[in-house]
Amino acid sequence: MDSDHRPYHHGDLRAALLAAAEAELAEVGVEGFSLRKVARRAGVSHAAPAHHFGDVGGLLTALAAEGYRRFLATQGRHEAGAAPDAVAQMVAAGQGYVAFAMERPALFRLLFGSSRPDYDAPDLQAAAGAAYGHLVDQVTAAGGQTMADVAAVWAIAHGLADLMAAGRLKPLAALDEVARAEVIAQVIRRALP
Amino acid sequence: MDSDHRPYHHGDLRAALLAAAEAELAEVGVEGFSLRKVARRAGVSHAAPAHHFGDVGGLLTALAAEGYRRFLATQGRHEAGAAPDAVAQMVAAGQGYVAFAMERPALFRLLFGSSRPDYDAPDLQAAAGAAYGHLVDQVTAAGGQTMADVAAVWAIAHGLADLMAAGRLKPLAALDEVARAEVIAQVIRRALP
DNA sequence: GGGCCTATCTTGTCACTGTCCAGATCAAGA
DNA sequence: TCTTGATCTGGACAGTGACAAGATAGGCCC
Repeated sequence: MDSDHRPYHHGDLRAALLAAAEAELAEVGVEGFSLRKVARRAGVSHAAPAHHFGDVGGLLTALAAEGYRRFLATQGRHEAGAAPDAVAQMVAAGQGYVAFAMERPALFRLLFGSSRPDYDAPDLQAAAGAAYGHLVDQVTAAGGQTMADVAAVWAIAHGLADLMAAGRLKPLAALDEVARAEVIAQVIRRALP
Repeated sequence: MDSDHRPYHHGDLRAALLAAAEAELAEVGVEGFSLRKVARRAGVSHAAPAHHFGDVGGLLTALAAEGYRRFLATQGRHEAGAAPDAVAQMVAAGQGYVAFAMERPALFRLLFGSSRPDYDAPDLQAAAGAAYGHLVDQVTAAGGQTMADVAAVWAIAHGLADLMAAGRLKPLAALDEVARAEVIAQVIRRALP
């Protein structure tokens, strides 16, 4: 048996494909995403992904579900480092929202700006729903009552995040991390009257 | 000469292709966009667009530049129907921002959520720059002074627009037009402290 | 008017992509 | 051991974007 023998069966190809897909997505974005390139990156034949994900949409759907879980985890990390009062927690979540978009712009666009994932898939629906539910909880805890309150907070956080991911808002991106966090906090606090 | 004679030369193929591209974009979105389908829709061979636009990116770049001009025109229409004071003008522009995204979600995504147009192209750069300049002018006229003020107004308008174009914010979409306009106005006014 | 010149458009081709299919390989239980 | 089912490969097909070569026609100079 030669040493560079690659076994016919991979072992955990599903996870390997997801990792390869995420790396590929970060490099070329949703619009340049290619199933065959992901397969090549994972060292596997072009038809291998089909058995685990069905088609491209299935792979992107699984990637998006994982992305929403990480999105929520990023918010959680920011909340853990903030003061315990409800407003500070909401502001921290918003900062996490924006930070996620800046760290992983391509993944952010898959989550919020692409129609390729299938949002009827239960896994993705649950993950996205959890993210939305967390937002509503925090706004209400911080004193928000009306639909306009939820919309305002979400719109500010999402608007900042999307503009940053798109590379607009250059002046804000040019600030160092703490100054930027302060501006973001200041802006988010305006969302509630 | 038979009556269904289609001349070899089109006359104004460039405009016809742009119109076909816009219709195609509205139907299938940026991610399903195909140059050959656009050519078929315009009744022309698959390689005809190349001479006018170079490649797909060129066509989408021209479409985006035209889109930014319309984006600004939509804002202008809303401003014309509003009170003349600076805050009302700014609010009206924000309402136009959101209205544009709701009326033409696919075009909106081409403008703000796609990397396929070439933003180094002078035409597109000028059109997008005009839109950004108009925003800054209005915020400063309405009393905004800091970068945070510009960011806040832009983020709120853009966040609302992007979430509406994505079909999120269902409760806001469910309102009738005047109620929705009032909520949007109320939210935008929060952007300035 | 006649003849070229250039822009415009078509046809044919190539590499690449997503999807489907038949077959090869392997793990595990009867 | 044999068989069953899951996993993976290789080949095929239609569709796509880009390129090249040729057909067509409008315009300009003589």
